[in-house]
Amino acid sequence: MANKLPLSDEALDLVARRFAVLAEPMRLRLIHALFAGEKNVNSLVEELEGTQANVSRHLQTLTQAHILARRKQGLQVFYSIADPSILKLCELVCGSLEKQLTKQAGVFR
Amino acid sequence: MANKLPLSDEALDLVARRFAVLAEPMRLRLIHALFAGEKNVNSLVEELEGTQANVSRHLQTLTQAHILARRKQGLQVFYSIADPSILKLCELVCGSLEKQLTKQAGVFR
DNA sequence: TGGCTCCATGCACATATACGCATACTTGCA
DNA sequence: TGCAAGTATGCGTATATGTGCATGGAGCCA
Repeated sequence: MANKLPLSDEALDLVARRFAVLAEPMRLRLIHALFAGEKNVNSLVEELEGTQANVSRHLQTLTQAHILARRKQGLQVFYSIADPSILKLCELVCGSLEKQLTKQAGVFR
Repeated sequence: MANKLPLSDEALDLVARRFAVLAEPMRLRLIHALFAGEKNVNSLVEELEGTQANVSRHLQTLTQAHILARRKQGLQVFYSIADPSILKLCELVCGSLEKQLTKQAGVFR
């Protein structure tokens, strides 16, 4: 584990890129849908109610970032979570946001 | 902790926004610099070799996201890390990236 | 081989935002 | 009160990227 900073500027650039990949709601929805297990493109298009082109593009972005894995089977292409740390990442952010909003809500008590 | 998904689309939008805040190298450099402790704007401008305007803007963005805290003292304004989970987040991403790159490097062995 | 299904991609457009420059604001001090 | 230091912000520009439309490829089957 790359604990105990400091980090070089180049390392921070890479980290920023990874965060950028996760900074799109549509991509988070895809990741979220895939937490339930491997799915093909059309399933995701229907489940998320997006256009086929857009879903395909985002899947490509996530795969290039090594967040998703791609498996071709006949006509269909199945995607799945390749980087399990994504789950912890989302949980961390959700926890932080929830705590923050709860604290803000407390102002009105 | 907001464990065990599923998450609503609105929640995912908020998560995406948080990731977007972290998706800029300059902001990560500011966060990184502040891991060492509270600093004022001019210190950060010199340390990161940025323009005062740009640094100030990014500090504002990070503060509005409740990632940094702002303390005014006389003429100077001191910023510090307000959300400790940021450290774990960065460690998670760094670890994931390192593992991923190491694995790719292994292809050439 | 022709046609169908599923997925990927080239192109154009709209939107978001990081940055530099100049300037306004705030606070302490002479 | 006037000035200087430290910080914030309005504005214009350049760049990046998400999206839809249309089309291109890949693989299965008759």
